[in-house]
Amino acid sequence: MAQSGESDGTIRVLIVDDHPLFRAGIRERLEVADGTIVVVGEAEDGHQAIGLVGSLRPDVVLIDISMPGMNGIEATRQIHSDFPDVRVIILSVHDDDQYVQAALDAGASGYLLKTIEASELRGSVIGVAHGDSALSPAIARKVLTLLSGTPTDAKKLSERELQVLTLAARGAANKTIAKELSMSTRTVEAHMRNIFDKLGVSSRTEAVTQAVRHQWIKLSDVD
Amino acid sequence: MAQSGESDGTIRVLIVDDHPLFRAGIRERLEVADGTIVVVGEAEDGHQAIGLVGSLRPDVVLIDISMPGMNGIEATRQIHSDFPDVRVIILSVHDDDQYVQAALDAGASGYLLKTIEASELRGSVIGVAHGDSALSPAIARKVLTLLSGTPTDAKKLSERELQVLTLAARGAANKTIAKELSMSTRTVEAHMRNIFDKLGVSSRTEAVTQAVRHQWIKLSDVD
DNA sequence: CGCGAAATAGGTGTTATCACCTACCCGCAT
DNA sequence: ATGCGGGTAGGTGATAACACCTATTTCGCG
Repeated sequence: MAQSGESDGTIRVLIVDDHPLFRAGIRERLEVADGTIVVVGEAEDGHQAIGLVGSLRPDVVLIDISMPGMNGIEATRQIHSDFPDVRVIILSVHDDDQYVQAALDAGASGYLLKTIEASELRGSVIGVAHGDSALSPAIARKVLTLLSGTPTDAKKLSERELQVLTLAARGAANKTIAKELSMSTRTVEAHMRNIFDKLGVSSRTEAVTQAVRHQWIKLSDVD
Repeated sequence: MAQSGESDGTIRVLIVDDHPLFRAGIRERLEVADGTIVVVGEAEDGHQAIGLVGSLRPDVVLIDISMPGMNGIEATRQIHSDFPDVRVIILSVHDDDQYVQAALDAGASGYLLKTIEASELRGSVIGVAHGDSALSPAIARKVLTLLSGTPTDAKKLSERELQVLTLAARGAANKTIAKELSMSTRTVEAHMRNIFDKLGVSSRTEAVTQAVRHQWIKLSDVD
């Protein structure tokens, strides 16, 4: 199971975060004397990350959730789909259920809070490179809860957001949704943005397919 | 079942077609001496049609399939959904399976070819206003075929179109789809347009939901 | 009583999507 | 052999969608 750079003992890491200072901080804390971990690159958004994963073939990708453009969860999904042997660890400030769920669904091997200690981070990276999973303690508890018959899905989206998403699923444009629900198009856009974030997607089409597949919305009167 | 203008014997008709000359021709052939049929309005696209149906409340809407903007099938779907007691007759030059299927799914009470005789057209309008259905002979045959275990769904979309739609359902943008399938974004757009026409929808979101619900595409590897 | 979450909405851009065209190539059927 | 559907692709323009901001109100929760 060690077919990439890991075979010679070094673990190749790609850091993805939109804050240069944060990337530098992580890099410093990872690259300690023994040379076990090598940071082979940095990316500042999801698109760049996917490109670099292709060219650099890191063993582990450390990625933030909230980034401009393509968010970390969506990027994780694509990395996991395009390069199944590349492990992804989410580095997040959020410990919300929905993010954890979405991140793990997207194929992440780890979900660490940014409050993690440097030594623990190194341990997690090494562990994940060898096939383990890494979860911050607070996250681990949530995951267990999620596994034991989770009603998280229902609470994921607010009532208003579900109404918006339902209409969107019928093909309604934001303008139409706005008229239907008596709100401005800007509010519809805001709801859509929040829905995207919660579901870990980056387009209305993705949001709608997820909703349809998980039956969060009633399609009964669509045809 | 006669709660609108029909109660006094006259049938109120709305004509929807993007060709003014065609509308005039239909109007002339409908409004004969006895005054049974009254053309209460004309619209030149789907959006206008929906608006006029709301304000004029016709008994019957005669609508063309191919129109700029919202096509006739999509307009039919919305009219049927918003005003269930308004009957819609599709007037089309196409006798393709997919259009017939989509039109009837959308809630049309009739599907007539534009080659129809004036007297038959009048008879169909009157019949539909009283609750009958109206199909051109060539169409009636197709409908019967469709009803007897139809494999139309599978044949609806071409192989290439299904590939495009599958990727679209995963939230891929046209640009992404283009790269994935090694074609230009213009070709992707062309495929999307054709898909919209065949399904009788007018946005990628609608196309995708239909595909997901009818399971035309494999979502298995989405999550 | 402040604090966060949800709902509302405006400002300002950049992209993506979609409509309507034309055009060429291919294979298949009339 | 001529047409026709499918796949390909370019031009042009309008509109929708989306990113990133800020800001207000309401409401429940420590």
